[in-house]
Amino acid sequence: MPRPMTRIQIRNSETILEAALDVFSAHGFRGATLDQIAEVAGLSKPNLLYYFPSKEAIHRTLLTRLLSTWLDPLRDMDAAGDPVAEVMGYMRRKLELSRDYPRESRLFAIEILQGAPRMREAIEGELTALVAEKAKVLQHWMDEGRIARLDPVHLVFSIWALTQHYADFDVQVRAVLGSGHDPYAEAGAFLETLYARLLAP
Amino acid sequence: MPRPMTRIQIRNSETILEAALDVFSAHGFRGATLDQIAEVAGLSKPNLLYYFPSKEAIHRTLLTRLLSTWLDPLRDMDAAGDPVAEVMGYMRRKLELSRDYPRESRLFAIEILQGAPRMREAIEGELTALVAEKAKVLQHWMDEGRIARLDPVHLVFSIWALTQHYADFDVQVRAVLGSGHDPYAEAGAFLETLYARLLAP
DNA sequence: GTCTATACTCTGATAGAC
DNA sequence: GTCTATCAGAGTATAGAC
Repeated sequence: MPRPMTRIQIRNSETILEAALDVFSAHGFRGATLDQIAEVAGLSKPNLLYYFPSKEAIHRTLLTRLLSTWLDPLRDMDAAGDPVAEVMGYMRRKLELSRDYPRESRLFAIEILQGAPRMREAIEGELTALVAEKAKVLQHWMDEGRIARLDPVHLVFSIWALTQHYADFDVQVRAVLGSGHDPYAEAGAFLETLYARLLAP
Repeated sequence: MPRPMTRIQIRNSETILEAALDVFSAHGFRGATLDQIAEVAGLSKPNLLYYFPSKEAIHRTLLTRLLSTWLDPLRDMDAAGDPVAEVMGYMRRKLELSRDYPRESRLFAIEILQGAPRMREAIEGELTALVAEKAKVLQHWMDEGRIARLDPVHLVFSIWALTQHYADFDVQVRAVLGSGHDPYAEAGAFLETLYARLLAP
């Protein structure tokens, strides 16, 4: 990654990252080509490599930015808040992320599916630590009898799985639902019911 | 796909498909190379192309085989059986598929994630039709008051999401759980509880 | 800073000997 | 049926003009 100084440099870097997100999330790292990214960005291929030293550097920059956005809603789950409302709120924010940032969700999914070759440290470090911290909070709520007793880590997994499914498997979801449906609205209602029943002490 | 005749032809075709499953599920279609597949299969690259006309043909053969295996458990959900037991049984068999065939799960996931370029017809035809059929069965059970009233299609989505997560995001699941865990055993217990609470009328 | 032209590597597929 | 050798095309990255 370069050190963007001027306005133009910042703007071009952002344009490249935006285009790269489009292409990487649709075709994976190997499936994406610099030609495609350059075309979407409206820049020449060598110009891309003026702003970033390599294809890999562009990809790595996207993943790094992504992770913090991805973990923010979990970070916001407040030990001092109402337990059911906090878990519900987390689920809701995570579903909104899937709805509003489906490309980011798919980029992340492809990376993990392929064994996280460019994210292992972040997964094993930052993400694992945050889940461990929040699992303690959940366990505490369960011990107080304020939410149902469940495996707290798998409870977090369930929220990830159920919300990300709508972004990652979007093609399948829309095919099965047919036209005239709003997948995310329906998912929201379904998941509210699911977690209301699951979490009740 | 060729028409295997002799024993050797059949055996070699199977060896190639087995190796291809390994490589495609780990790196995606574009990320996989014939060199890698040939090495895993213990055959030469031209020999691969003697048995299959192209890289794409190998991939397509894998996807075609996969889909029917993948849909079998849902097909087995019996309208005449006990509703809760049938849904639970479907969830359980789907989780077993994730545990026993994680490579197939990832192959399928990568394909859908990238917009199902080689599976669209199957998704829009066979899969959509089967879900529609089974959604009617679920709706009927709900109308009879034998399971809780929920959106039947999203109920199916939830089973897919929650079970496939353990195969597709295996790296992340194991990193977060740490060593000394059996992800599928824990998932089984968690999902039994989840669906018991969710389905109770 | 941005472009044209190009070097170099990888990869899918084919030719042809055995 | 299987191998060695090789072609043709795509793709990342660089050189060098402007």
